[in-house]
Amino acid sequence: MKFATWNVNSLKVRLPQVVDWLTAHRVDVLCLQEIKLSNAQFPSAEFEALDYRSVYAGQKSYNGVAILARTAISFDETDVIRNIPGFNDPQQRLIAATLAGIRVLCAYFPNGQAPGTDKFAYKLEWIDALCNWLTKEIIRYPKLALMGDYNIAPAAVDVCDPFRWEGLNLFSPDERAAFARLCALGLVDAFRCFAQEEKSYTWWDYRAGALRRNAGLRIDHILLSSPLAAACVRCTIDKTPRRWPQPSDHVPVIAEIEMSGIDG
DNA sequence: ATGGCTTGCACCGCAAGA
Repeated sequence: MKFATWNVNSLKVRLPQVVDWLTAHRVDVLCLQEIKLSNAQFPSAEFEALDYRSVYAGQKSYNGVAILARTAISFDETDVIRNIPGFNDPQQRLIAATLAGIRVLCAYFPNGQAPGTDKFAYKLEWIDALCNWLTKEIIRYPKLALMGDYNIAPAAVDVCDPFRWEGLNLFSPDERAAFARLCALGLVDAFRCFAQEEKSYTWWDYRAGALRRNAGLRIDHILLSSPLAAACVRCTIDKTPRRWPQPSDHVPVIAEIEMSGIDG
């Protein structure tokens, strides 16, 4: 089964691209972030026409997350969770659902703006709350995937110019430590389970020809619990949608899991 | 070079993203 994540930076603008991409790739599960629309505006019918069901936590203008899954996949609508339980937050940044027996968490981590700002403090608090909740969630659901836009580059190898970026938002010690705390729960960065091209990134700034210069960062991730990591056979970044007209600044990350290889 | 682009909203420029 193929699990993918993509920050689309407005599902209204990017819907044709998401439809084209799904039609071409037919992934089993697709997590979307920054859908930037209310629940009433969610284009469920367009995805149903492609045989995908949707669960979503929408918000007018900002944030918003969704999970699309092929209708053939088993799904229990009673255990869908929106937002981090116990963390009071009007911003819609997390949705969780169980698909084919796998707990899929679709997350849009706060941007953080800059270390020292209120937004940065909120980013760290949000991750802290996520960590605390995940401690229990991973026991309840040992087969768990945390996928989304983390707004964190975990290591120097994930940054186009680590000397310039060191200490800045997205690549600061506090954020790297927060990422490490998530990994310490027993989650594995699927992308780094395999040999990858150097300078592999998932986001390029719209400005200053960042894509042309490959001046990007790897900030979108798929973290897998041990049983899933052991059954993961591939993890790739699909850079092609970044070259399409009117692209999102992020591109999809895809992990392929051999379901017959999962134990536990 | 602290800009540069893109989005949404609400106006006729602004905030926010990363």
